Amino acid sequence: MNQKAHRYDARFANEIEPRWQKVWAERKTFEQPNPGEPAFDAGKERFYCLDMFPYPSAAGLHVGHPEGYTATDILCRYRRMIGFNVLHPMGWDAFGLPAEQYAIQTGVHPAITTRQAIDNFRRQLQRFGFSYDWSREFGTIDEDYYRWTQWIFLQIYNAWFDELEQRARPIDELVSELEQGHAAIDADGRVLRFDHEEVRDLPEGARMWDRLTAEEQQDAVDANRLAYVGEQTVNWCPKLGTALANEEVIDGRSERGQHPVLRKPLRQWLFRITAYADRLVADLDGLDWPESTKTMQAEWIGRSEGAQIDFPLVSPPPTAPPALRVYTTRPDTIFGATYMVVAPEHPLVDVILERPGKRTDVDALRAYVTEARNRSDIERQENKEKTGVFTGAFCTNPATGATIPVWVADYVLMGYGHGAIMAVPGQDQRDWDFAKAFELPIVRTVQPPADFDGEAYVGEGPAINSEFLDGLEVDHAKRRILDWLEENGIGRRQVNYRLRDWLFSRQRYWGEPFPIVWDDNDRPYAVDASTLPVTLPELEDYAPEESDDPKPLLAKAGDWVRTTAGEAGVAALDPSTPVRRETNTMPGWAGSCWYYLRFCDPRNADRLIGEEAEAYWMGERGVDLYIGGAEHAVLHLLYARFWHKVLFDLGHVRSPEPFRKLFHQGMITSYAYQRDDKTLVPIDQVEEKSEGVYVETATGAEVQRITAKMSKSLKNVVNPDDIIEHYGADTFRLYEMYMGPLADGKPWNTDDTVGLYRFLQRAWRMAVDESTGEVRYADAADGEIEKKLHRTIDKVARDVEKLSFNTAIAAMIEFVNAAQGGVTENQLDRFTRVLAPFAPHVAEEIWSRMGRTECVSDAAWPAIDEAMLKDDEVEIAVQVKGKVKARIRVAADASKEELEKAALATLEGEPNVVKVIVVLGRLVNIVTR
RNA sequence: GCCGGAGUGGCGGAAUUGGCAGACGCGUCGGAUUCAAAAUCCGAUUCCCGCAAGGGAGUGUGGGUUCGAGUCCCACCUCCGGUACCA
Repeated sequence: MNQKAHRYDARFANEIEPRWQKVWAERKTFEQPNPGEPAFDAGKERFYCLDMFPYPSAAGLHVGHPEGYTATDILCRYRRMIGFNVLHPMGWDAFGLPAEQYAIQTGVHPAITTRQAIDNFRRQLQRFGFSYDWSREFGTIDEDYYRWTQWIFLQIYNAWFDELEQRARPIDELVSELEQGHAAIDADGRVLRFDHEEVRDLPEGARMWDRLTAEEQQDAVDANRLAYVGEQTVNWCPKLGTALANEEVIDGRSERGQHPVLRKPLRQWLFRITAYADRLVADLDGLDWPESTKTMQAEWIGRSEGAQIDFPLVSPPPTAPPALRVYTTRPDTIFGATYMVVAPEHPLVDVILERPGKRTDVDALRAYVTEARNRSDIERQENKEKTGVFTGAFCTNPATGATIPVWVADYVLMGYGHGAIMAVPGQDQRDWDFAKAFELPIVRTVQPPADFDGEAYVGEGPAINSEFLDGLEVDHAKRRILDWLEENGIGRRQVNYRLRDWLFSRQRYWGEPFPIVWDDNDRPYAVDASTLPVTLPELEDYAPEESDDPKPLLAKAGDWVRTTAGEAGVAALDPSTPVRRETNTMPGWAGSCWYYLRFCDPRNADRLIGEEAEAYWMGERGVDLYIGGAEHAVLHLLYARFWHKVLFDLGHVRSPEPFRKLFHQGMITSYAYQRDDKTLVPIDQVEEKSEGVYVETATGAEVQRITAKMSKSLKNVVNPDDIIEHYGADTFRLYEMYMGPLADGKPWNTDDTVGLYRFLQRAWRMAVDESTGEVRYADAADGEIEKKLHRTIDKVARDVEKLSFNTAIAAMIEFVNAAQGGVTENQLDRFTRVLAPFAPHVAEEIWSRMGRTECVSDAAWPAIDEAMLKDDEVEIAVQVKGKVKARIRVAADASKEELEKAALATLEGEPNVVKVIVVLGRLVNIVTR
């Protein structure tokens, strides 16, 4: 008995793992000093490796979290061993809707539930033995942190975008540009920058600074800030009680909670992200990001080149502009524009309703636009039948001179272009469908190929029915008509984007308050940066009212809202001036837009990031490696790039992009069971009747095994705590990395974890005598084992750099399988270092039993001897017409002639050899007739 | 519909990028150990025919390039992710 008292098992793993975690914490093994601090080693290269920080929920970690975190942990531990300064931080993305909703459900304040969730997440993450520098930990809800989130908001608020220089500049510089006459304010209130000091033709409605009243000057400045208040049709979610950004609405439903979303005009805080559209697209080029993500961002921004064209209105009412302005990417088809369409929200509609034309059916028009404006996005998507009403108005087609009708239809969206189109049914399928439904004329202006039997033709071809364009190919025709439009003052070239300005205010409680107050004239004032943070007030009742009208929850905090300029810290006003605080809060994205900067210098009380820390850790290229899920491809990753670019323009960071290299780990799915009608059966209601045959326990009906996202309803969620209890964290880490390529989606299969557990048992047994617990060494090194060890070290190092952890682990398994007879002390020393990044706890335990006093986590990566990677003799294949017929052993450096001779010698009889192909060190292929 | 990505044993996946398909792990089968079981260890395991030696087929389907194709080209099928009246 007691013969195998020192085996590696779950109990043992659960004993040593917390013990080593404590040692690392006590020795501050993974605390990375900053430049300027005494312990900092300036001679080492930096490696800033960032995980997407988690949103701590009450449910705790799921198995998807540790996937990316284990990957970065292995890479960081490896990079430390080869001599990098490694910045590998962790924190909490803790403001946002889900925490507030959970708090409403439980009746406990979100500050309390969020802190509990953070504590639980920290406990779970630490149990994995991740090498985070926990001294840099923070949460976005910490006052020390969101103070700077508010500070950055003020930076954006106090900036404008100079179109001429294509960059953000401080707002003071706008005022001086205007004062010096280098800019004017156009009819829409936007800045008009001049590329010459001399002002030539001021466009209609534009005015110079000195022609504006003081109030108009103030309005003009406010209207040009990068953060501004605007009236916009927004996505309003009654269930969540807040407006949402475009990016947060998926198929007409809220990204969080899948509640229906309506369109509603609201006054909201917006970020002028559209000003950066060009740079956000162009700078994707230099990034080492997955192509799919770059494509998604580029498509989301949706740059298109076309023209804006004015179609004069026929006898317009005096309150209407003289022409209807449209955007088109196909100006070459203008001769085929047989009617116009405006969106239901288009201002012309209201003008017409006030002063209807002779042909206007006022009741029908009013009924249509009222219904269309109230229709939810979901309803819009469900019914794509073309509907619309004739407005009674007419335009002149400036190319043909023809009078054409103006319709209103909901297939034209107010939010894109000018909310109006010229309809060319011959070359646009949507216009074709509409023209067919309402019997409008169709004129083709591009000649389709002879065999074309479709409806609208969108391909290449010569122009027809287009006067001076006839015969020109599409590209040429476009250039020609654009020149004509510009010469005649009818239209001009225009670049358009699908991207809209970012709606930044939420009517929720659990978020950063805006550092803004309003005076009695409803004019906004910034809170002085020195008085930040504007802290979130306590609120007794933060439950939302389900409502069609936005009521920011903070409005309930009356004493907090009503204050004075002096108390609020607004230096621009007399201290006694009564003001109201902004009651909207920032969206959950705010905190994650810049957390990677704060990790570089998390305790800096004077700046959001110290200059020295910023220069070293971020430098000119930004974060070296960022790993996280692909679900953030256009949300967080676009917003963070935008904030970063503003900070870059204003001189706070020196890298134009925040994340040089990005990698998405694949989703871990789980098995699920499906009935013949495709409905899913919870996993605990299914049993395996025979091999590969699964039946529903209750009915005995056969079900199919499929893979699906883990979800509570399918009862196929795997809890990491259970796996650790059963096998230990080292086994868990190895299993997740061994499942398959990091980037791929992979099904979780708990049965497979035992393979990695056995690997650790064998590795342990290779090193330790299981009856005594002492390390054991072979007396002399076996030549083959030594060779294999060199190859293993080499392979693991290469694979880790490629993030190919599954093959790295396979190589270690092969080594341990081959070395069950035992290894020398020196060999064990090297193997333990190789194992350490993957299974750090068991590696430390072996290391310490070898008598080492330092941590293996602090050891250097073992060196290899290149000569040991080569074989003296290799086996090569002999093929006849591509089929392997024999294998021969030859010297590794055998010449082409030697190989050919040896290969031909294996052939029997008298083959008719036509040709022999020799691939050195690999194979010989003999071609016979 | 459009844009990405992927289809390899019973399962998860390897394959130095055009050079011996199936590394490694799970499972299964056989054996050892055990009073027995668990655990562990050893061996076998792509499929088909065959007692065997051996033979044949084989990387979603069909075609092509090549001495040679999982890998390259063309057409198609299926699955996953994204997106959708963006003029």
